[in-house]
Amino acid sequence: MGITKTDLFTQDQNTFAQMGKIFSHPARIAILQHLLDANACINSDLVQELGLAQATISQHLKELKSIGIIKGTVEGVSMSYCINEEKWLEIKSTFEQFFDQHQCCSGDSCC
Amino acid sequence: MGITKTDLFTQDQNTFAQMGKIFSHPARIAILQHLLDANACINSDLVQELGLAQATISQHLKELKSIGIIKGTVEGVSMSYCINEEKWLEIKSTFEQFFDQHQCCSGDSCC
DNA sequence: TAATTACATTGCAATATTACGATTAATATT
DNA sequence: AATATTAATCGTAATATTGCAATGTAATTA
Repeated sequence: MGITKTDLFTQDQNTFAQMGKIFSHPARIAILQHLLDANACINSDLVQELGLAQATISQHLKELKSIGIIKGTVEGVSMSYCINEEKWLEIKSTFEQFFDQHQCCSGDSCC
Repeated sequence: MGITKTDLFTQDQNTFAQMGKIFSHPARIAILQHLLDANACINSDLVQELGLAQATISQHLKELKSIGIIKGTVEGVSMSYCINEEKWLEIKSTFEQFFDQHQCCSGDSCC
């Protein structure tokens, strides 16, 4: 149905899925990498960088902001974007915890 | 359009997005966690565990298999699923590298 | 062989996502 | 004030995803 039955899953699972969505589209990854490369707040020239329309970029930025992984501040007539340190670390930590759930089974593969 | 303009992005970005998609739905997360908890190959009682229909689970399993994060082997009349160690570590490593791109800017937040 | 069990596949319906042109709102410049 | 610039939002189209009932398939058992 294209709808997710969130009620079937735990709060943690749904929250993690929200975070996962960040990384499920190359445009959002490209945006984040651009912000990382600059290692500063960028006055949004993202439309030039990626080949997408302004409206499309704006939409991806909105999603990233709504999850909190980036922040945007008004800079006169333009916008300034950067990584939200706190949230970044929270998301990083969530993924780390997930990946660490797997104990390497020391070679005894069962299938 | 619901279509991703993959040609605008690098191979790495598209690959990473594919991996991100794994974690963008709570059902897939729940499936992976179930396999992790068992720490073994599980004879798919996933349909009982999650409240989703058999066909739906099967579809999620197919996606996870196609990316390679899980393996499935025929076990008589039933199936045995488990984590694909190698791919798991590859994905883990890819995410780690991504997260480590961010140097903590020691408090001088710019926005 | 017939019935059963365990999944995979198919075919559909509903919702979500991606993308963009056009418009709007808000500030800056002249 | 009039105009330009920047980016958010709206409306729309196209494609993707999620979900399930029904069906198909292959191995198991009676």
